[in-house]
Amino acid sequence: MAVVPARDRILQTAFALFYARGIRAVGVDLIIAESGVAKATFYKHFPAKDELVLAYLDKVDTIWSGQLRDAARAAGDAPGEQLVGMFDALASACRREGYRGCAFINAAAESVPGTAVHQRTVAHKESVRTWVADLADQAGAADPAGLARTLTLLLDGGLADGALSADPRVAEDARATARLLVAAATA
Amino acid sequence: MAVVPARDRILQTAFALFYARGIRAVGVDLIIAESGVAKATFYKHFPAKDELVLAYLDKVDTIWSGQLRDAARAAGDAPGEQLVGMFDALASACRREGYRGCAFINAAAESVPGTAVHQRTVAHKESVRTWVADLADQAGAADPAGLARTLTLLLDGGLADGALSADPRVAEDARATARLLVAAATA
DNA sequence: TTGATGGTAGACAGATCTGTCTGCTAACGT
DNA sequence: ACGTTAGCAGACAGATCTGTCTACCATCAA
Repeated sequence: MAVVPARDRILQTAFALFYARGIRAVGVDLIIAESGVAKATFYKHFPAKDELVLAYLDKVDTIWSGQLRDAARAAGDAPGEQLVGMFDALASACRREGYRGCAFINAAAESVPGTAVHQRTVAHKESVRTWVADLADQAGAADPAGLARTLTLLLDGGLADGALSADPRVAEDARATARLLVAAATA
Repeated sequence: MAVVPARDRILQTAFALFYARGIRAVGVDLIIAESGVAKATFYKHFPAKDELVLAYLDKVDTIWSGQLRDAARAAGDAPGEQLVGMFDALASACRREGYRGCAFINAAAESVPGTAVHQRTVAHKESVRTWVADLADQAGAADPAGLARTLTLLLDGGLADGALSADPRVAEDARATARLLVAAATA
């Protein structure tokens, strides 16, 4: 057995390639070659490409949700501050070399509504929004769900625009607007 | 010659299929079959698929920019009102049957940075932002470029989230936030 | 020792995709 | 009358993509 199990190597390779080039643009043959795995091994772990895509999205969800929570926590204990602080994760993401937008929005762009991949995207966005709504509630917002909708709207806009513009002020704008909204909603 | 020229039929068919299913997911054979055109005719007008994709993006740009301007104008003569009014185009778009997000963001998700398709997306977003900045300037904003960045951020967030959530309040939230921002920036 | 487990290597089938090429037809302008 | 232009129909080549299958190898536990 290799130092790192075949399944992990496949998923790691797929993670990098899917994000960098898009899901449909990357064939399983390439993933197999890059991860140095046999074809039979690949299909043993992922009976169909779609299952690998789903595993990829799960991995992204774990990572991104973690970064969001870390950034929020780093802003202090006050829920209102955390709502603003999570936008630091956006700024970090956009600064990253090879940043190419939100993996979920990208995946949704490549899939038809109703498919498992598309549904996974919707579920991810909803889970983030639920977490934000919880924070908004703790912050004493008059309409936590509404504030959460608006803040995630801002977050997704930053995620999308960050890929289309090299301007780092985009993330700053999103953060500043978030601060304004949080202040207005918890006044 | 048919009632509607072959080139128009091809472009019209591509427009519907590319938007509904994604660019890579639609093969030229399908477009040829659906538009009832001969293969040679297709390649005469569009020597490569990428050129059709570019023509598709140009068509989307014309339509969407027009809707944005129409919505802005419908809000009255005051530039500040127009900045808020353009978000009505977002609400209309999200309500439309078969809405699947921003064609440009989707196209960018399927293309690698640096390619012609990706550059066209960046150019579109920039042209919209420039138009918004002009309006912001007329509205007497202290920082027109900054306000334009934030408003387009909001617009793109609404475009992206509208495809991932059936909630019509998303567009309303974007509009309300825009009103808040415009008021704050032109105070 | 033997059998289960997890892996490698790579041929193969069948579908699909882009792009080329040949031939035929009909309308239009000069 | 005739050449040009626009179009239709469809075979074909060559690449690529997903997924299956056979054969072989190494490790480890019972």
